[in-house]
Amino acid sequence: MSAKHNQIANHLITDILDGSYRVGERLPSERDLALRFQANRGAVREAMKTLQQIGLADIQPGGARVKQRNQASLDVIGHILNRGELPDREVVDQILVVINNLLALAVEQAIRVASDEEMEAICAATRPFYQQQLGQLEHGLARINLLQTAMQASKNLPLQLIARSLFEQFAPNMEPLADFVQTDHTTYATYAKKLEDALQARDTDAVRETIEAFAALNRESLIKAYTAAQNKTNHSTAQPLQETASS
Amino acid sequence: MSAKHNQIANHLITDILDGSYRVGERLPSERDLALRFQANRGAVREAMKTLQQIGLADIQPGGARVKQRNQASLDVIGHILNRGELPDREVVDQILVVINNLLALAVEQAIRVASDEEMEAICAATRPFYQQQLGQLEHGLARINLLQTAMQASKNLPLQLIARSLFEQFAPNMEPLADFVQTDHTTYATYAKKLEDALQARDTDAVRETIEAFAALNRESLIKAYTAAQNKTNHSTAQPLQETASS
DNA sequence: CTGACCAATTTGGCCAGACCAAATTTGAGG
DNA sequence: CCTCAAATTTGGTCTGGCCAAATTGGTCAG
Repeated sequence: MSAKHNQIANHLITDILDGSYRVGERLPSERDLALRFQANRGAVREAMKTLQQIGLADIQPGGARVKQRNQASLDVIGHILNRGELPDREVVDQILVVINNLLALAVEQAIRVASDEEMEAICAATRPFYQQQLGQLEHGLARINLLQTAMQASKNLPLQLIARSLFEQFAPNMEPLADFVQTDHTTYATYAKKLEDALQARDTDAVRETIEAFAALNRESLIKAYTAAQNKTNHSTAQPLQETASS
Repeated sequence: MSAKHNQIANHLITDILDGSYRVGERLPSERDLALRFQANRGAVREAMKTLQQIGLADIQPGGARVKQRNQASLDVIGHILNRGELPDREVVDQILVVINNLLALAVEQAIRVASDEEMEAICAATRPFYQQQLGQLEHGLARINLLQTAMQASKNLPLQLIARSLFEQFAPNMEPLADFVQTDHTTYATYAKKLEDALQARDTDAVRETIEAFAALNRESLIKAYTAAQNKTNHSTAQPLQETASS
């Protein structure tokens, strides 16, 4: 489906992430890779460029070397999440922490610099949570909308870019968990109302508090989703531990 | 100096950032660009790939189109800062806001998950500020060290990646301002001590407060540096207004 | 005149083979 | 064992070409 250089790049990325090439080690030469993937050197070359810009490889005349994961670009996150049937629980948790913090910062900045109309837009984005009866899907969309509105109102370009990059790598990889997420809409509604009040009062501390409450809520539902999903996959793929015998 | 495809990429990037190509517009074809830059299509191709991964262009069979700046990758920041004699004041300010927030989050997370040794490492990173008489350069290095130590102790991979990417694009572009920065070491020392106390008490709120104090301090010295630098450049390069007739 | 449809052209994706300069490896000489 | 130069490897670039997808422009029916 995808372009050939992307296939090659993805293959190499997963290889590196899986540890097939140790850090500091030299990657095979472009010519060797071209042979292995039955591709032209140009295609391999583009794949290597992808690796370089993701920050997984340092590529110089003489050879390309594998870099440490924690000195890569933010764009590795998507690939890290992409491995395995389910995304890495720990990394997902860490991402949620960061996103929530970024949201808090965005709102904080919005309170400082946004116009009344823009603040009203954020408030409007909180209302669906307690004014309407949202389905699971709409609830998710409403959360995304709140995030984006806040980011836009913050007028902080780096913040917008970070949030966007992070989210775009995060969201698609959460698909496998989507069916198992059970959000507590009632509690969510309560917090949403609190958030709107805090926003209208332009009370930074209250906002931060409320958003942290959201974070706790999200984290909780995430944990539940993980255990549910793991039970499911254990049933179907016969994973090591098989405690639950009920169908 | 740099590789040819990098030259081409940089040229195109600045063109796009300067608005030579409007958003949504089609970029010249690879063949045309190869002709214009007197380069091979392969080199242009790699440059285009850079644009794509920076998020400035959406490239498909049929043509490459310019994307909006705020839906680019975090990696544009460096290029945005790179234009002009001095980096854009507003963006720099925004970056400082974000970095400070990330630092606060890192420390907060460290308090939650880091071992005693790692917490001690952060504390140790605060001590040079009030135990030693630091020069301008050492002071900067100490700040970097504090940031990195906190990031490492947070054990939050996405956070580390963001901070790293942001900082690596930020730092080199602040060179033109370096000579004009006059940090208030005394006040810095006071806050550093406060920070260490808060760290040792594992008091999240106090930590956040102190780091915000740091932020205010940094912001202040930045504003001063800008006015100083702007005066300097006005003198030397004969900008539009030529009030000073001396020397 | 409008809109749908179809062919010609443009454009990106990929390929083959080649040369150069820098880095690495190798080997000879101290 | 160390040093340093030659040989090899490797990335960077080039020429020229073919293919498939997207765009474009013209045509024709309504």
